[in-house]
Amino acid sequence: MITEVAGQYNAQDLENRIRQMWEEAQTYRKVRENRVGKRKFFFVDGPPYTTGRIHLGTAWNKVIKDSILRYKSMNCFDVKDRPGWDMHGLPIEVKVEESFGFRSKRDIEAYGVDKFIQRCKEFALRQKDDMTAQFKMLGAWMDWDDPYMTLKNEYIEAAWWTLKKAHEHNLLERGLRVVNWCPRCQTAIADSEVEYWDETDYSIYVKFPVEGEENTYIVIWTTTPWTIPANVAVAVNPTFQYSKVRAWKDGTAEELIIASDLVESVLKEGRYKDYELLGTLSAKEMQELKYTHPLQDLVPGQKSIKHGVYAADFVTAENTGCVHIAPGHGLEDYELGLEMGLDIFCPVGEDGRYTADAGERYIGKYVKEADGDVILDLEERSKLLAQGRLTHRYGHCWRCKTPIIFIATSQWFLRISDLRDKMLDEVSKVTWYPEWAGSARFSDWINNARDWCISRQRYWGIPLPIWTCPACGHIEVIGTAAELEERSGQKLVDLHRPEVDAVLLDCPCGGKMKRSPDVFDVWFDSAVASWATLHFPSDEKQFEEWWPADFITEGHDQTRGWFYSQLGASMVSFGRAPYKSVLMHGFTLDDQGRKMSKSIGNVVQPEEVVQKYGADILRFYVLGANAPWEDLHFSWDAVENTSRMLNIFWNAYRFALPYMILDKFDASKADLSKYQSSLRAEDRWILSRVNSLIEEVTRSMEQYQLHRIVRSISDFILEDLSRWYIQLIRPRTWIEQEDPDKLAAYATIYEVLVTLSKIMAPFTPFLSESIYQNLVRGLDPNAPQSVHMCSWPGPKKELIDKRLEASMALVREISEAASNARQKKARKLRWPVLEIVIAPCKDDVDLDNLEPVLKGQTNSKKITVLSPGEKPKMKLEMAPVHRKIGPVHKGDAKLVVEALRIADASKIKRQLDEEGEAHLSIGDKSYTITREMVQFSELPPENLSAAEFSLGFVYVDITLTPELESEGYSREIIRRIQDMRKELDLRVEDRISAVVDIESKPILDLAMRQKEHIASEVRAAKFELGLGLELKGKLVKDWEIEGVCVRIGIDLI
RNA sequence: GGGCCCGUAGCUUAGCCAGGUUGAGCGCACGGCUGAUAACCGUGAGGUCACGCGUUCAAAUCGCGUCGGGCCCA
Repeated sequence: MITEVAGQYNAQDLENRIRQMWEEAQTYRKVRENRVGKRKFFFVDGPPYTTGRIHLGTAWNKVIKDSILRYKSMNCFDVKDRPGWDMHGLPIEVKVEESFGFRSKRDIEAYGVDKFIQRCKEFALRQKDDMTAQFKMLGAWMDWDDPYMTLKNEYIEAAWWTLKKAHEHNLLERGLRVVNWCPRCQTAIADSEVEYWDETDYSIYVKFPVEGEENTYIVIWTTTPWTIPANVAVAVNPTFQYSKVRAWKDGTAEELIIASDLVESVLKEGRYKDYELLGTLSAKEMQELKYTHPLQDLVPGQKSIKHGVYAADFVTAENTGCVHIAPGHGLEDYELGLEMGLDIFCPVGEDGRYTADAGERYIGKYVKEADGDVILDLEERSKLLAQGRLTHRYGHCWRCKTPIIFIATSQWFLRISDLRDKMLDEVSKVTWYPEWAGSARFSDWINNARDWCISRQRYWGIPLPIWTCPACGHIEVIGTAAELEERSGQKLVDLHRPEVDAVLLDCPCGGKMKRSPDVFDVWFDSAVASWATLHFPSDEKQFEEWWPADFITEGHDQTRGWFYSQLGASMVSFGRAPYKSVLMHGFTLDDQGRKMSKSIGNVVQPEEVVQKYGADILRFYVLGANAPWEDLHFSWDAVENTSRMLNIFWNAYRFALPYMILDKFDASKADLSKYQSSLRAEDRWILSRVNSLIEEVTRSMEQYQLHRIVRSISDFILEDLSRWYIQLIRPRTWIEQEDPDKLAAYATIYEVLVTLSKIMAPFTPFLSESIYQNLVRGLDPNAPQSVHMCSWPGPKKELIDKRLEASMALVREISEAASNARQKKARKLRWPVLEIVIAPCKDDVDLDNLEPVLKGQTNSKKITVLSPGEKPKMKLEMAPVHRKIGPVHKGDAKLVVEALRIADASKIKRQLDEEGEAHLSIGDKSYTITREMVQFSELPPENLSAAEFSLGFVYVDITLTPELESEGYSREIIRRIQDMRKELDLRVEDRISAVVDIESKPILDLAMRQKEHIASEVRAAKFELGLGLELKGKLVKDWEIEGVCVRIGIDLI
């Protein structure tokens, strides 16, 4: 049984009901089981970090995933859809630290690492549960009962196994490197964890005294005075020329060495009054210089260092052209240092404070606060040439926002820079949506790939499974828990710190190997997701069956993140990309394109949208707002629009239900094949359109052009279904007998709605399910239990008729033009017109059996299609051209003009055409009229109103006849009675009695001709029409129709 | 400094890959429709398709450059 539905589309109620139904019937599980053994579609979920709240971007991300998975499932794929959770790492440590008011690692150690880990774990698990509920609310169907979690032993093993592989392939390396260092978190952080924003720093010019030359200095520039104590060299560009100048300031002179092109600007910075050029030095000559450190007396570590000048390509023609090199504090500095064999001097500890190597003056000072001291000390020693402030982009720890520093520390690296070419090759084999995400953006990132620092000096993470022997330096990487148990004889319940720290292994040399105390960079966790999610390495069978992933999709920030980390990890362990296709999507921004942030107060919670509008509306909105790979500018207005659109769909769905129920529409009547001979052209048209729609949606879906899908579906619903087809079939639904014409319309709209419920199922799963349950399951209890178990509908090609679609498009255009023309002459659509004339300019108008439709929609008695170029009979207008008449007829010009005004234009034209001139007689005089004295124009006659359409013009003949007027008045009366029925809240099938009193006799006579028609249209069993009638009934109203008072009384019988 | 993306009506955008009359929605004004009705439709006003140069019979679309915005990198 089909049942009637609520008046308004109430998404919340509907979604709650459907959610409950799915829950009770275990629908999700059944849908997936339904496809077991079919073609495999391995999707890997990029694990969201367990922050506790999903934001709009996360919601969008999961909606995209869910829509695609539902689509694949309908297309008979056995879908792997394990969701994931990224649960380790600094963000959670920072949150837990905050909750206890901890300020440093020392606080954590004092509290107890075991308890701290426990808190982190509890925190992550709680957040995961909260977020799961939010994802479910969006209708995201994934395996929520069995997600992969990075904190599970099994997952940790996947990371261990991968590192062991890297070690076996000789890609794991320990080394002193300059890394991004967060002094607060006291750990190395990855390039991808550095957040840049503007910061104002010192900008100083320092003079380094040249050895063996009196009062001579190399001038360098830096924004980090605190790195001066660690200076070991100066770099110059091998292609630059340098100058030695004598410069005067405050009555004294000194000799300065600066890149030639920059002398003027540097001296200006230093406020020198004057200077003279002493000579130039080539880069080669520069490299022969030695200098002494400007703070040599303060920094004892500097005593043993030889300071020289070296060539480096990275030196640019900015500032002084001489670059201060501190290999302990800069990436390029370090690399230069390595190349040139310089000391890697780093007098700064992990806490960001100077060590004893920096000397008494600086020891214990936090480097970012020591800038002032360094400047002061330089000034005291007359080594400061100038100082100022500079605003520039500076890196910060992405979690605690502390400015990062560069320090040289000992870390573990994956040597993936060696794999660069292979990675590029793999990237080109992956299918990217859009194409440039891979070929341009990602490839560019990989081209700049450096070795991956995977070690972090923290607690809450996957422990590095690297054991080293303090005695002989032997290294062993453990791949699984079982292997660890075998090697150590200890079985660990939990593989996290601190338990694992206590495990010692025997070294072949007889010593005891200890675990390297670091944990993994959290990016490494998710990097192994594609095999960890398959329970690899413990379950190799699943890996064989599923890996690599068919599809992943994430935001464009993941270019440097998960797309990359997965590729890196997969390259070291399997030598290939772990995914076959990638859809890169955008960011969610506010309606002005700004990032959503708490400080601006423009954050929109997905829950807020769901509560106001419903999950389907949020889903349909985010999918359709723009192309997936572009940033989404969230707009409440646009959500409102989406809501309105789906409400129209709801109304369209609801429209036919009462009639169908009334007519006991059942499975036997739903069979379209029975009505082949009764289908009208418009039925065949909408069936063609809906099948074309299937084609469009399928084609867009195969390219993940999600926005086009939403557009196609919306257009179909609004334009084809609601604004057109339903309008066309309304009269047929009012027929009261078992009429094949009516049943054909029912069967057609049924077919259309059921098809829509299927093709919308991936995108608006709740609404689709609800319609499907009513229309399909309501008639056939043996139909698949859920719309999501149905197969994706293939287009029925035999129903697609492009000619018919084109003709209907034309009919719509002509109807619009006709109503435009009516409006020009103020003739309402309710009033029929005699004729509509279609006059195409060039192309034939092919109405393809749609003339009745056009007649009905334009409310006209006759349709005439002219052949191209042909015009309806036009009225010729003629205007006198004064400046041509005047010179010829002089004093009589006025008379001539007047005569032309009343003359017969067509007669004049004929004379002109035939004889080249015309003659006008006024009184007894004759005047000659030449062609240039008049201007002709063709106008439609008074009774025709014209409007343009794409192929030409449409003319509406608005001549009134008594027949037309009679129909017009009757329709006016019908509409008002219908309005009153509505007011009394009557049901469609209710019968009424009606009395209509019309105060004007002529109009009454006109209406009288249609008495029977009016009575039947308004279902009046008793109907009186007259003048001076007594009005009775439950509802009596006075109306005014075309200036005439009409009083109507109706009552339910 | 480099890479990628974006720039179309007051706002949000479609069209761009595949060159051939820039199309919608919101808002505004006027009109219409009415058994889907707290809905809907039509018409109007509003576009140097960021700018410049080039390719072409033809450029919003392709190429080069400039400017502005975003993301990422250095």
